Amino acid sequence: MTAAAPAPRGRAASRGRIDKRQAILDAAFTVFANRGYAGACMEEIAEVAGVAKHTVYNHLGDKESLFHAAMEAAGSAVMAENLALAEQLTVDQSAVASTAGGQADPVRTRLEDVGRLLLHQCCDPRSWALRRLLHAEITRFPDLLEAVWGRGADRLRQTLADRMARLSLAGLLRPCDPVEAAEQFLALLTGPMEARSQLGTRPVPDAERELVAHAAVSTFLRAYRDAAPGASPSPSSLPATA
Amino acid sequence: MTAAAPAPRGRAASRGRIDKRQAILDAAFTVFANRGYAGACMEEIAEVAGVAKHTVYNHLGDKESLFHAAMEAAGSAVMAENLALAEQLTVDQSAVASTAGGQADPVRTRLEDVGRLLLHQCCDPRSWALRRLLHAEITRFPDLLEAVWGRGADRLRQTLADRMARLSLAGLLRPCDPVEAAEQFLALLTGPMEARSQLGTRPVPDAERELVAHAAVSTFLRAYRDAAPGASPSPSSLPATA
DNA sequence: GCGAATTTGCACTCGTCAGTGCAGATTAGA
DNA sequence: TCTAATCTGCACTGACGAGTGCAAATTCGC
Repeated sequence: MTAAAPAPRGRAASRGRIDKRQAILDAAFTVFANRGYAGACMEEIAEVAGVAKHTVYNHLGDKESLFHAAMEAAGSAVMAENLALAEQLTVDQSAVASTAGGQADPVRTRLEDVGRLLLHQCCDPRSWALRRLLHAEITRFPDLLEAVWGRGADRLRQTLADRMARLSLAGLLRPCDPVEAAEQFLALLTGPMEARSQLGTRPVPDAERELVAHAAVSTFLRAYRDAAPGASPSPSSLPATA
Repeated sequence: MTAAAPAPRGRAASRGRIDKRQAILDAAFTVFANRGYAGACMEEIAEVAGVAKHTVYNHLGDKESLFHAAMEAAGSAVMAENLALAEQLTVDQSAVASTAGGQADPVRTRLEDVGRLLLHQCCDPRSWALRRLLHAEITRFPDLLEAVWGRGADRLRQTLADRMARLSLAGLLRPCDPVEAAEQFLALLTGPMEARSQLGTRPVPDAERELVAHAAVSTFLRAYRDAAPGASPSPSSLPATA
């Protein structure tokens, strides 16, 4: 994951000690998440990692480097999971054809599956901690954006846009800007979670996430598939209920 | 705004000195936003406020109280602006009737206006700083949620839901859950801004906000007005373009 | 087991910062 | 003008934490 450690010194150092480096990175992320950058102290990080303070300095230099490395590692981990999910968003043509006249709806099902899974990861305490730290320190460490997001949320958006383009081209969605579709799909999914989870401080029950995913997909499909292509902007075309 | 100061001591104190209190709160918010809670120092706050360190302690007690007060003040200010905006979301019936068969679309226009303005505020540096600080310190100061959000984003959502209910009842939107509609409208608007403004560190040009607002309203209306009410989940009802 | 690198515990320096105390300047109100 | 409150500048304490140095213990590769 964290692409080959910079090999602290001479030839040795890439021994069975790599797990110690990882333990330090994990501990660092935990402590930074709990206390914030300025509030975290190196001693506690060492303690949580089960390691002497000196060892932390030996492996990862000063506090700032440690922070950077810990954030990058956490970001890479989250990114890998998310990306794997987004790539699942494919609807094989056979499934579409075989249910052409039936009641099944493979596109909807697939979107809901992916949405559900994305929300699950997005609500993971680790994800929230990462997001919070990013928000917290972004003004003091602008490089974090590239290091954490450039390898995470950004590529997720791209991958998702690719899938949208495929769906649109296959006629499963109306013709649209796939980037915009991906952006709005993600917005519909994750937007509501911020308030519902109270910035990640409240655990959101599975059922509630399910609900949000369902609502997001419904709205998305209404807009990107079911809507009349040239829907008249005039209110005279309303169903005029009640 | 910040409901009558607690009147530090005896009878006096509510003199022309209230502006000094406000200056301290403003300075505190600025410094906290720049340095984070742990990284901010009282001396700098006093300096920015143009006041002696002692005066800060006299007016607002210790660092924690000051932080709480500054966040609450900033939250109230942002809330007032947002709420005033959401309440603008009304479409008077005469406008609807007079353009019944024409090309104007009062609902879309109104939604876009409100969306544009909401985005404008949402991208304000002050708003971003507040959000960032909230994310940053929420685990250490859980009360902030109630103090800042309970009086802000939460009421915005409520107000917006009220407007949605009106629109739906008036037949200008399809029958729907107004709370969900408000939630998704906000998500479509503000969701994309997080990435586009890079967590508030990049100033988003007016034109880009305009674009996002337009796209959000288009998708929202497609889903909440133009979509066929009982849109079949079967892919056989597709327009099958291209 | 041997030697080299690593790890550990401890003590130490240095800087920062919250919060307080005090004496003198300033200001508001009567 | 007089009085009482407030504001200011300055010095000070006490706590905390980053980063370093060193000698002894440990561990790894061979």
